[in-house]
Amino acid sequence: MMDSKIATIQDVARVAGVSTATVSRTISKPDVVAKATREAVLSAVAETGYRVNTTASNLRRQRTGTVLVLLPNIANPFFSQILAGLASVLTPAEYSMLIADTQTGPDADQRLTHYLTSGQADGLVVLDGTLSPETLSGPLVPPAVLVCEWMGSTLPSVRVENARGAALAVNHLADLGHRKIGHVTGPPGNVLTETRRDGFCRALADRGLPVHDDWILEGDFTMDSGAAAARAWCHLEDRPTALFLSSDEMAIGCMGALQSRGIRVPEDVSIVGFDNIEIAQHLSPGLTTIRQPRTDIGVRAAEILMDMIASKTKDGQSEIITVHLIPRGSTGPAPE
Amino acid sequence: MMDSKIATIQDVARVAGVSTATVSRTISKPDVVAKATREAVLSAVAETGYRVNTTASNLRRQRTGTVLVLLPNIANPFFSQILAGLASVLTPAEYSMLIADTQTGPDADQRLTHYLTSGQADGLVVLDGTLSPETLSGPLVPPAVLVCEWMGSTLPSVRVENARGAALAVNHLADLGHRKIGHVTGPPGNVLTETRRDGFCRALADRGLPVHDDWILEGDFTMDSGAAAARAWCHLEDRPTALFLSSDEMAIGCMGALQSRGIRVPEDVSIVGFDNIEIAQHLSPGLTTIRQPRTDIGVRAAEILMDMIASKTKDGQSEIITVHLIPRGSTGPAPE
DNA sequence: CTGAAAGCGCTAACAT
DNA sequence: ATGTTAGCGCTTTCAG
Repeated sequence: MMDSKIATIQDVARVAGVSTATVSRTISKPDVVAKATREAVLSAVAETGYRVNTTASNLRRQRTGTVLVLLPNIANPFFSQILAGLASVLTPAEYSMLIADTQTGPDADQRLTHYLTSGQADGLVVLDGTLSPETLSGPLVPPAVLVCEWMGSTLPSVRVENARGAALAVNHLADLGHRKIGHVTGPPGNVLTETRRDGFCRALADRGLPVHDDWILEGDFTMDSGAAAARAWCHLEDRPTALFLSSDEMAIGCMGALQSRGIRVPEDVSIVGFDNIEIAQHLSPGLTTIRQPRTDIGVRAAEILMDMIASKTKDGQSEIITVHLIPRGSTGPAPE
Repeated sequence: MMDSKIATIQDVARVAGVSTATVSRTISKPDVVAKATREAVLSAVAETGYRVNTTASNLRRQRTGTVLVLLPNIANPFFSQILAGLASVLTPAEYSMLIADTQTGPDADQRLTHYLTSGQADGLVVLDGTLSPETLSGPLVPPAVLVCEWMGSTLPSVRVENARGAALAVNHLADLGHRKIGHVTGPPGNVLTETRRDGFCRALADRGLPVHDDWILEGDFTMDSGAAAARAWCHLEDRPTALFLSSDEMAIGCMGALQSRGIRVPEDVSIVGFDNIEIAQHLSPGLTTIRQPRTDIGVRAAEILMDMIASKTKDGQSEIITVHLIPRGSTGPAPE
């Protein structure tokens, strides 16, 4: 009570008049100790204010109690909801999240390998689609779940129907009468970029619509690149009447830039994004987009990882998360 | 090489032909070992692929290597940049961030006390202005830095010029000729809410402008509450010609809702936000706002905390971060 | 059902 | 400058 030092298991054992082993058992498997002893121990715990020292427990149990989350950029709000989903599963399971930014700062690759091989984590959640899959092989790397598409990787993953999402966007626009549909991609080399673009092109073909290379503009998921795409669109001779952008952030940047130039959305051009970030519904007009349930994504990834850790395997299930079209005011009938 | 088990300090000692103590020294204070031994040890480290086991090191050194970050809601993108700033200092200092959501889930208060008293962290960064200061007193609570205003607390803090920011907004609007200026606040009880509202009222008084209770609307920092404020504004008999909202998110929600109703910004009403979140410049019109350098905030908080931990004190410096007005298209001359 | 004892891997006195 | 030694606080056989 008076002491400012935290109580140890020894203190509890002394107060309860039992051995430290019994205290430990009472806490981790209460049912194997006799009722009377258990009560004595629990009241000693309460009296001393004892809390297990996680560090010591982890050392003894040869685990770290940590899950490493690899993401490209902490400051990107896109990930925060996935993190919330992860946390909602990890925290109750007594794991803490160690968040590592894979892009910020120099020698990212080296830091990464350091993390992976340093035995700092019992498991891995990878949110960065640009990482090379080889990085994640090797005997010292803990069980990992990918939260992104990844060509040729057999690791368990939680993925989103990216191609189908793109097709939903195209079909929605085609249903509105658009025949000239453009696309703004993510950064080259990113798997999301590829799968969404492929889905886009295939859907166009399925609808018998032209795939026009000039109408496929390169972006990088940021608002700035969306604004740049808007400028590029203005300079096109033959302009598409609708644009599908590979992220809401780009769509917002694009829509803002268009509106600033007096181009009306959706009267002059229809806009579809991807993600359904919160702000999409608060813009004017509201942004038509493809909804990804980001919290669910985090939850499922964490659940799969917990299963893998519990069963001491590097293999786990994979899961595809369904996407939906959310129609709003930024899309309308094709002009003319 | 062949073994899938990670090497320990013993393995390195054996390979290098020295004691474990020497290996430990070579790694933590290289200058106290002889050059020859150091080289032998380092090559043994390379050969074995040794990495220090942080858990064991922490246990022995009676520290946790962890800084606990308390925030109201992980999913709120507002905090992600502060986190990035924190991480940029903490990671090189060999501390990892444990992020705890203080609002999500039940018994938040209890979980919090649990965290604080469980000795899980060497330091604390508090981003949640609604926490009760008493929670952070007590002998078992580690050194803490507050990143928010907090009445009557003497803990070290990194704060923003909230009152001055509000005054900047008011003066900007008054300079544009507005005499009827309204305000949308944050949630009641929040310190940001209070200080910004007070700054707002004082600035109005300083300019000889009326403080009209009907023109002070309650929000909660979310876009939804901004949209609600827009609806409330529409129902006012005597409408202010300008609104200062206590967060960009509210300003965005408000502006979107106004525009959807055909009300023009800034011709019919001028809008000023607070934060300068990234999207502010991509809206149409761009959002006039008060810039808070969020990454810097995180950096300074982490630096102060590292100092406190290093010098084993619970007292540290405090710092006020300067804010700036960023004028954009959402503000214009008063109508008439 | 409970206790004794042996470490997990590391660091920091203390010796030499 | 280096080695010896004693734990940090906990969990887990292994006996009883």
